[in-house]
This record gives sequence, C-alpha cells and structure tokens, in this order.
Amino acid sequence: MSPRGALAPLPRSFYARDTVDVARELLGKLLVRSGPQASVSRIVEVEAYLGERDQASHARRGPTPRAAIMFGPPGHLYVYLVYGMHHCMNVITEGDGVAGAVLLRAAEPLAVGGQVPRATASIRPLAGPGKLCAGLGITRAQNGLDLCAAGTLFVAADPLPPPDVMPRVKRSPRIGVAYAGAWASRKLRFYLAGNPHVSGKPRE
DNA sequence: GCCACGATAGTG
DNA sequence: ACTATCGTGGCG
Repeated sequence: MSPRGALAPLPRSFYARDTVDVARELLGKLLVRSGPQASVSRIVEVEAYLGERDQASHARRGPTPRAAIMFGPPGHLYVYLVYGMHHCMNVITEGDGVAGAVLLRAAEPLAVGGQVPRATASIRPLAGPGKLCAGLGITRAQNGLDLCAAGTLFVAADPLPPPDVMPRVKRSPRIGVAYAGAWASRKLRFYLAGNPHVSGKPRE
C-alpha cells in the first residue's frame, strides 16, 4: 500500500471550532475526490467567513434559505454560485447553531485518477475558487455533502506533510469583499507564501 | 413580482 | 476596464 493509500476524513471535531483556527489549519491538508474524477490536491489558500457580524459573510443577513447551512452542523460542504457562472466551495465550521465557514480558494494538484502525474503542470490549475470547483467537478449538487463521511469528497491530513507548512502561513485581506466596510480590511485570507498555486499576484 | 448586485476570471 | 450570466435577497 502506498503512503497515501489510507487517507481518512478529518473528524467532525476538527471543524467544530473557531473558524479562524480551522482556516489556518486547513492549509496543507489534502482534498480527496474519489469516483470518476478522482484526485488528490493540497489546500494552499483559504478565507475565513465569520458569523452574522461579518459583513462580508453570507450569514450577515441571518439564516436565509441560501445561508442557513452556515448555521448548521460543522463538517458539511456549502456550495454556491457567484456572478451567475462560478461555483465556490466552503466547509462549515463552529458548533451547530453558530454560523461560520471557510472558503477554499486554491489547491495544488498532487494526483489524478489515483496516479501521481509526472508533471503537475499537466493538470488543470486550481487557483481561484471558481477554478477549484471546476477542476474538482464541484457544483451545487454537492451542497450539504458531509465531509466527515468517507464519500466522494473529504479533507484528510497529509501522512507525509512537508516540514515547513505552518511557518509559511501568511495572511491578507479577503478578495472581492470591498463592500463589507470595516470587515473588508480584516486579514482573514490565509495562504502558503510562495506557493505557485495561490491565486492572484501577492503570493508572498 | 421586480431588480440591483455580487466571496470570479478571462480578455482588451 | 469590461463583460459573461443568474441566484439571492431587499423592497414594494
């Protein structure tokens, strides 16, 4: 069995915590997609969306039909459509009844179809939330999916973690939330400095 | 009902 | 800077 042959979903207790802590610790974790579109990729960029007080969060208007899932139990997937054409995927955080989510913005492709590719450049880039969902085949059909079950999508700890992941975590304001007043400048975007798969220009 | 506006990304 | 393209939610 290969070193990555025993990937298991992170337990619900991982998600049932402070959203910022979950966001930081998701960096370096593995996104595992099984089935026809099987792939493994490393999460390199995320954004934390806090509860109702966060004016950039979909939860800011309370548990509306779309955002209600953010108030639900942790460890589930929240997928929505932005600008009428791109999907964005989030993991739900905090305890049941408390809103919180982490937007997955970029991942580094590691393997496709169970095979480690010769060059990661041969794989579609996964930089940016829309591209990430497109690359993994995530649509609203996956909204509400339980990431803590061993299904077609889950997050796993890397059994062979690079030694320098956590020291490389940097933070910045979130992308595309200029309307959010004081919340627009809060440094709630986290990424691995220097990783070429991080979206946008300021990778350092 | 109706309508303004995005947690985007590619092109000019 | 401009645009494709549509669900969400605010408002009446």
